[in-house]
Amino acid sequence: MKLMILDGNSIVNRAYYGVRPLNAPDGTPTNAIYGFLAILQRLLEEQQPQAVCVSFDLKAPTFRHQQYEAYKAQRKGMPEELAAQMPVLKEVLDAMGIRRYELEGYEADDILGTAAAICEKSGWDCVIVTGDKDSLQLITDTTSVCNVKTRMGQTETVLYTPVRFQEEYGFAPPLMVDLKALMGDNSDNIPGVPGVGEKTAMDLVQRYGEIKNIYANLDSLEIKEGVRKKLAQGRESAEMSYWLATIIRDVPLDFKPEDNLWDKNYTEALYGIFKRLGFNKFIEKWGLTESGETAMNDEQSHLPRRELSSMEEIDALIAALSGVKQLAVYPLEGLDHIEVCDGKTVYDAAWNRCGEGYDRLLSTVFSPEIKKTGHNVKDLMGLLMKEGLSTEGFVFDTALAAYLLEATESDYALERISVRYTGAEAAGAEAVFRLAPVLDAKLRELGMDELYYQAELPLCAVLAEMEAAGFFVDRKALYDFGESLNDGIAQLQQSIWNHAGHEFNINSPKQLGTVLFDELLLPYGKKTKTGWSTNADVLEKLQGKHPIVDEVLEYRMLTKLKSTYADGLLKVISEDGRIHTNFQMTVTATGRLSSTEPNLQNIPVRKKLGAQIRNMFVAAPGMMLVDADYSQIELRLLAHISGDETMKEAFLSGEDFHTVTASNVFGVPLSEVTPILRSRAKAVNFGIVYGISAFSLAQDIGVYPNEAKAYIDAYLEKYHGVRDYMKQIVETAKAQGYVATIYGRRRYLPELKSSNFNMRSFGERVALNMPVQGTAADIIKLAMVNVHRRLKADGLKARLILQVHDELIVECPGEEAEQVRQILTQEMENAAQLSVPLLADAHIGHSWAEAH
DNA sequence: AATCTCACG
DNA sequence: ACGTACGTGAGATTA
Repeated sequence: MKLMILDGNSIVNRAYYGVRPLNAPDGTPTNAIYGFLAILQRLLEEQQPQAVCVSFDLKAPTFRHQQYEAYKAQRKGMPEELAAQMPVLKEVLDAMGIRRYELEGYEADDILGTAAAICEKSGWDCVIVTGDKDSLQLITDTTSVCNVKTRMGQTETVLYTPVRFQEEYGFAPPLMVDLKALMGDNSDNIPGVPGVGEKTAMDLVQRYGEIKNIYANLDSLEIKEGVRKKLAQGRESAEMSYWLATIIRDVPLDFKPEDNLWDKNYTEALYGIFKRLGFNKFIEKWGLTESGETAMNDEQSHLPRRELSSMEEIDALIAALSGVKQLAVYPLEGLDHIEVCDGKTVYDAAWNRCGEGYDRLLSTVFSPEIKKTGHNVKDLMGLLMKEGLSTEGFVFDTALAAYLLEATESDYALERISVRYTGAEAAGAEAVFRLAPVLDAKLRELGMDELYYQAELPLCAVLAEMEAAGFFVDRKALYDFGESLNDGIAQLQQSIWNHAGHEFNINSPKQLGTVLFDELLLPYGKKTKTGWSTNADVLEKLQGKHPIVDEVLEYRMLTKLKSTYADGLLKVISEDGRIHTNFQMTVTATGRLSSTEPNLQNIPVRKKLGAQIRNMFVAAPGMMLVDADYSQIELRLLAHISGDETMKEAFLSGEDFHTVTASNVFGVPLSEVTPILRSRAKAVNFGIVYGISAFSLAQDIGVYPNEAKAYIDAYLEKYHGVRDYMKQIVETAKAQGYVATIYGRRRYLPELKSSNFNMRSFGERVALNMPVQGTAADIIKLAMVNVHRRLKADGLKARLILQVHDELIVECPGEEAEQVRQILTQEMENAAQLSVPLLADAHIGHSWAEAH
C-alpha cells in the first residue's frame, strides 16, 4: 500500500509562481489553487497511491526556530494574492475528501517526517511530494521524495529513491543533514559553518560522511588548511545547525495511513466550489455533476492494469508477446521500470520486483521483430544502447508526431498531447498506444507522413548514436587555453577600472551603463527594458570616443571564451574524454535540431581567438575527422523556391554568388566588384532570407537607411522573381494560416492575424524565412539518414558525430577518410533534387579547425 | 525567474 | 505611427 503526502505550503508556492495569473468570475485569484490541483492530479496518475493527504504550516513560530525569529522576520511574507487563496484551497481539499494535517508549533517538514515514520512502522510505502529539497533526508527504502519543479509553466517531477539520491549526491540520504549543517541554508536560517559553501560541504560529506566523523578526525583529514581552520572555528555553529536541520520524526501527530484512503471520494460540495472558481476544466475532467455523482466518461475508461511481480507472470507475458502486432512502451526511472501496453492490458514491470525475469522481458519487448511505439524514442534508444539492447523495431514516436503537427508548442508532455488529441485522460503506455493511430492519421491528412517516416523517425537512431559517440576533446589544450586568457582578463579589468576611476562589476550591464553613460558621459544609443543597452552594436559605434570602449569589447570577448567555452566545456567532458551533446528534435519552430548540455552548435569560429577552440575538438588517436558543409544552401533554396531565373542563373554559372549579386545590384562588371561591394551584397542576401527592412540593413552595414533602401529596391528589381515570391508567400500564409517547406513541414502563423503592427510584421518575416530555413533543415536530415545508412552498408567504422545546421562531421579511421569524404559529399548533394546545383564541400583533418 | 549579452548557422 | 532581420542555448547579474 502506498500513501502520498503533499507538502502543502511548498506546492502551493510553486503553483503560485509557476502559473500565470487567473481569476474566478468574481475576481478572486485562483492560479495557485489551479496549479496545486494540476500538480496533484498529475502525481495521482504517476504514483497511483491508495491514500493521499496534505500537510500545512501554521503561521505560529516553531519552538526550535524561535531564536531565529529576527532573521525570519526578514523573510518576505506571503503575497496577498497567494494568502487569499489558502483558505479556498483548504476548502477544495476538504470537498475532495482529502485530509489535511496542520499542527501548531511544528513545521510542515516535521509533519512529513512523522507521517513517513508512521507509514514505515505500519508497513506502508510513502511518497513525499514537495518543491523543496529539505525532505530529502527522509528518504528510505520505503519512503521516496518526489521533487516538483515548475519551469516555464510546465510541471516536472523527479522521484528520489535511495538509489537516485546516491547517484546525484554521492552519499546516503541521511547525510543530507550533515551537508546542511556544514553549508547552511539561507531560506531556513541555518547558519552552517562560515566560509564553507556547497562545494566544500559536498566534498567533505562525500569523503568523510557524518559531521561527527569529520570533527573526530579533524586533524588528520586531507583537506586544505584554510578549510580545517574554518571547520574548527565554526564547530559550535555546525552542531547547532545540525540540530536545526534535522527533521523531527516523532511530533505528537494523530496519524494513521489508513485514515487517508482515497478513491475520488469527492463530496457534493466540490461541484459548487469549482463552478464558483470557474474551474470548468476540472469539472469536466473529473466528471463532476451537481448531485455529486461522478459521471463516467466512456472515453476515459482505463484498460486493466497488471503489475507483474513473479517470474511466472513475466514468462506468461513474454509468451503472449510473440503474437502481438504492436506495443506501446513507456519507460520509468531510466529503464528500471516499464509499462507495456498491447491495447488490451497495461503491464507494469519493474526490476526490483521481477529480478532477472525483467531482463528477459526487456530483451523480448525490445527485440527488432516487435513493432513498438514510444514517446521520445531517441532518448529511449539512448537508454537501450547503454543496456546493450536493440534499438530496432520502432514504428512510431508520439512526441515527434505531435511536434510535426504543431512545431511551435512549448513542450510535448504525454499528458498534454493525450488530452489534446484523444480527449482522454489516459497516461503512460496506454496513452501512447491510443495516441499513435490518431497522430498517424493527422500526419497523413496534412501530407507530412513521408517527412515523418523517411526523415524524422529514422533520424532518432542516427541521433541516438551520435549522442552516444560524442566528440573527442583535447582536455589539456582546452585547459591551457582557458588559463592563457587569465592575464588578459585581469589586465583589461584593471585598465577599465582605472578609466572609470573606481572598481565595478564589468559583467553587470547596469553598472557598466552607469560608468559609460552617466560618469564618462558617452552618448547612449538603444535602450532596453531596464536601461541603456551596452551591447556590442552600441559599443562599436562608440569606438574611438574613449579608450575604455575597446577594452570593454575585448574584455567581453575574453570572458565569454573563458566562462562559456573553456570552463564550460571542461566541465562536461565525460570519462571517455569526449563531449556528448543532446540533440533536441522537438524544439525549433522551423525544423532545425538544437543542441544542449552542452550546445555544440555555437562553438566559436568567426573570430581568430575564438576559433582556436576548434583546435581542441579532435579525432581520437588513430582516427580522422571529415567535415562537410553545404555551400549557400539557403540562398540556393530561395532561388529554387522562388523560381527566380536570374538568381538560378547566378548559381548555375558557378561564380561566387555574393559577387554576382553585387555586380547585378550595383551595376558593375564582375571584375570590378570590390570587397566592400561584395560584403554589402552579402548582407542584402542574408537580409532577404530574414525578411529584410531598410532600417535594419542600414544598421548592419553602416549606411543611411535610404541608401539601404536603394540597395533593396535594386535587388528586388534585378531578382524580381524573389519580389513576386515574397508577395505571394505572405498572401498564401494569410489565406491558409500557415507556411510550409517543400517537404510539407508546417509552421502556423497566428501572428498574421494580430492587430499589433509589430506582431503582424514579425509574422510576415517568418512567412518568408521558414520555408527556406525549414527546407534546408529537412534536406540535411534526409542527408543524415542516408549518410548513416551508407556508412553502415559499406561496412565502415566511420560514424557521424555532429551536425551544425548545414554541416556534418564524421569521425573515422584514417584509412577510411577519403572514402568517407566522397560518401558525405555524394549523399549530401543528392539528398534533394533542386533546380540549382546543391553543393557540399568536404575536408579531412585531425581537428575540427583543420577539417572545416 | 527574468534580463542582458553573445556564441553559432 | 509603429520599431526595426530568421533560428537557437548558456552564463552572469539582478530582482
